[in-house]
Amino acid sequence: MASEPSAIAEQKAEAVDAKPLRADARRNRDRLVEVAVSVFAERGIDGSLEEIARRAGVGIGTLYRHFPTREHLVEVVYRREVEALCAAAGKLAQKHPSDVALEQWMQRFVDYIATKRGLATSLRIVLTTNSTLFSDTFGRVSQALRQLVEAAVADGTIRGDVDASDVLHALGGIYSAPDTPEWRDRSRRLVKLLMDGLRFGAAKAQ
Amino acid sequence: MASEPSAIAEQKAEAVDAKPLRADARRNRDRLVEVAVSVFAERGIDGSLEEIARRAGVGIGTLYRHFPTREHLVEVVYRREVEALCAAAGKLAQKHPSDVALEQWMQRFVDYIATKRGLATSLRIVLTTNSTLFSDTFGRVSQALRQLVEAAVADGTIRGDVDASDVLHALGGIYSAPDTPEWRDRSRRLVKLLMDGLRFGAAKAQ
DNA sequence: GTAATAAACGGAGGCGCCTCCGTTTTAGTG
DNA sequence: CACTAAAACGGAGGCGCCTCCGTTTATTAC
Repeated sequence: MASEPSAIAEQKAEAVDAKPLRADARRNRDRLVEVAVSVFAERGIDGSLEEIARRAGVGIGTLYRHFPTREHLVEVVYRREVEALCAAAGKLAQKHPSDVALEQWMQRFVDYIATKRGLATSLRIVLTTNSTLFSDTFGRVSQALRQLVEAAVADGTIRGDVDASDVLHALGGIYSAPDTPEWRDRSRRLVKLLMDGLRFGAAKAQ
Repeated sequence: MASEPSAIAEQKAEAVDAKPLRADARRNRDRLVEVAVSVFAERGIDGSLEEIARRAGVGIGTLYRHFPTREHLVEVVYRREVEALCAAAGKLAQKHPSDVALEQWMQRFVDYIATKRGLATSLRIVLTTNSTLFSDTFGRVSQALRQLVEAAVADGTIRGDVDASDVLHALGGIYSAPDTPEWRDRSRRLVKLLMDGLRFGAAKAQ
């Protein structure tokens, strides 16, 4: 246990129930996910898998060995993004006053949803087919939000008569709103408006 | 009304808002739909469009001209089947006592749903994307059922304290039940059970 | 180091999707 | 009929999907 090489620390989230990959396999797999993130971002969820393999510098066979179906790959990419979004909550909380952290996180939430619009149809299929994925996501996002809301309530920067689910409910409108050109601006304004409401209550109480 | 060639009677439902097709075009289109019914039945909703064109004896280009996307073709086939299902209600009502007609129609409904199982995922996409299709279908099926139920209630072969939506609700379980091997038998028994319940009430009242 | 073996690689090949456009057929018109 | 314009046809071609299997590479044992 003494002199373990530091690489070990990096991947532990995935270490569940899977035997360790050979070095080249792990490298390629990571590479593929990395590239898939960009390709899906650029071309949408229907982006070509062959392009992903090409850009990652591996054969198409390798891609398919790691991710037997498109959905597998999509799921991994998706989970990764949700992960990043949730991890951002902790970091924002450290660097900013709690109300600002909440606001910035919600703005980031908007950005995140933005990348998902348009893909909605295909993504919905994946989410309906794989309901574990859906509930996992929902749970993680809720938890990140709860953390921020509770901190802000605790130190009085936002009003105390709301909880995380109220805020999540309010954000629901962002997700379900139609996909117009103004969507993004409208959503950013909605977040500000929501924050004003949350802060107002706090000011009043003080 | 006198000496019309009988072919005329067949296609009128589609005559809305579309200019008449050239003879060859109409022939090919009909052919394609015909073949698509079998191919979708045999291979599922993901059956090859090229096979459909091939079997219909037309080029793939012709198929795409008539049905720009797979969904278009699926929709036409689907509507046609719903149509047939609903039309069966009238015919059964003429040939059988009203309670028997109802029962037989419900069994046919089971058969119909059976062909849709497994395709569920792809079909659900089409139905979600095209909500008009969904509500049209729902409306037509409900109406067919209502016709049968009301007739049976009217002549006392089933109890009078239920209406079509109660029965439809009961049939809902058939649609949403998981896709096990026993599904079909279970569903047929469910229909019988339901009919017993409906008849029992009538007997009691008499 | 070398050998052996299991793991991983990668791309050819077969199939389906869909578009594009040169060729054929139909429906009018004189 | 003959002619013409519009409509319809059809399939080649380019691309993506996915599988299969001969080749390469990492790891383990000596």
